[in-house]
Amino acid sequence: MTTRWLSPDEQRAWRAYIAASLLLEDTIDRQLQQEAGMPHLYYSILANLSETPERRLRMTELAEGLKITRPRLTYAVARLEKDGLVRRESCQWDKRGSVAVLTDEGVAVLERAAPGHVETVRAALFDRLTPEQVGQLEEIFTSVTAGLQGEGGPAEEVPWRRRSSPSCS
Amino acid sequence: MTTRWLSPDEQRAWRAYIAASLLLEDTIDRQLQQEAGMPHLYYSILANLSETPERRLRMTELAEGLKITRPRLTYAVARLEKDGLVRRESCQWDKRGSVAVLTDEGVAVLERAAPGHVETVRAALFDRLTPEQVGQLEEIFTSVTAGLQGEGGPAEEVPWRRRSSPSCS
DNA sequence: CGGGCTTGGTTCAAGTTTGAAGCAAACCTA
DNA sequence: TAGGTTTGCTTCAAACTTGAACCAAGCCCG
Repeated sequence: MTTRWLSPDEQRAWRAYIAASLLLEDTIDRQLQQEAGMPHLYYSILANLSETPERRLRMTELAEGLKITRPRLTYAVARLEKDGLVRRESCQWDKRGSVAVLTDEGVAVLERAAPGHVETVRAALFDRLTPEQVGQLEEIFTSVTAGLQGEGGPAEEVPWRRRSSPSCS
Repeated sequence: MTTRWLSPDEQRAWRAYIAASLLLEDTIDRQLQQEAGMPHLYYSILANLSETPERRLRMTELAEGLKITRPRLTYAVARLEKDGLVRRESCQWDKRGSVAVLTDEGVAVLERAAPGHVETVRAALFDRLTPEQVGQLEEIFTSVTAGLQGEGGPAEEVPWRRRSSPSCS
């Protein structure tokens, strides 16, 4: 079958997206590197942890939530642990497992970094969009995410989350 | 001044965007790595070169077009040169300058890789979007790009391009 | 129980990216 | 036209990412 090339409209959209996403990640990484000494991904790890009730998450669950590979997460958490922002505990119920826990210092760093980060995201993105465009953005990328991993299989259960006992330490 | 946090709508849009862009780049990188032995950026370098009349571009111009830093480009071109897909020539009119030239083999590799790449982009993105969404995508990200670099200053002139003489070799 | 398979996570080597220097050619400007 | 600044690009070390092993703990099934 002959290739279905991109239409001119699609070309333009694709190029606009590629260019902007590179610039955007660059901008955000640089800002966070400056003000928090870590790249965007590492900030996101802290942020994700901070949103759970116990500020802890299984490594795999964290990796899935962030859409990154496990080796990448292992490396990142090792660094954050060295900096004292995250602690690693092994999971009681599954001795293979390990759990990343946000430390108090991690919370502090996150809270210090958050305003600047949000400001950057606003300045680079949301301040330039109409409310309709915000909706469009969400729709488009939600659909893309669904396509790219929805096919891979739905979310599965995560052992420790179903306990409400104090910890997996 | 107190931080203007993201609204729930903005939160959702932002997260959708982050997740999807990670998955998308991952998908595309993996596909190109498999079928062409190079990541997306390297493919884009070849593609950019192939679109110029002489299949050549000054390093700086290439870096600006791709929205990447110069060291990054230097490294990437070095690799492509080692693989024989790109050749480096020094610019006659500006002895500091160097010019990346797409080789015939580079063209061949690019043409072999293009169909699979386009198919991946389609499957991951455009096949999931309505025509209106394609337009929205372009508008949103064109505006973001403008915001992130338009402020930095407009495009400047590039010496060799203004010549129509056969080469800068 | 006792093998095999799967799962959760880490480790390792190779490749890539980053930011700060470094270097040489061009461009002032007096 | 000499001296200082800018520009174009590369180099370097440190940080990060990738994919392929690897290892141990759970799981399955007889």
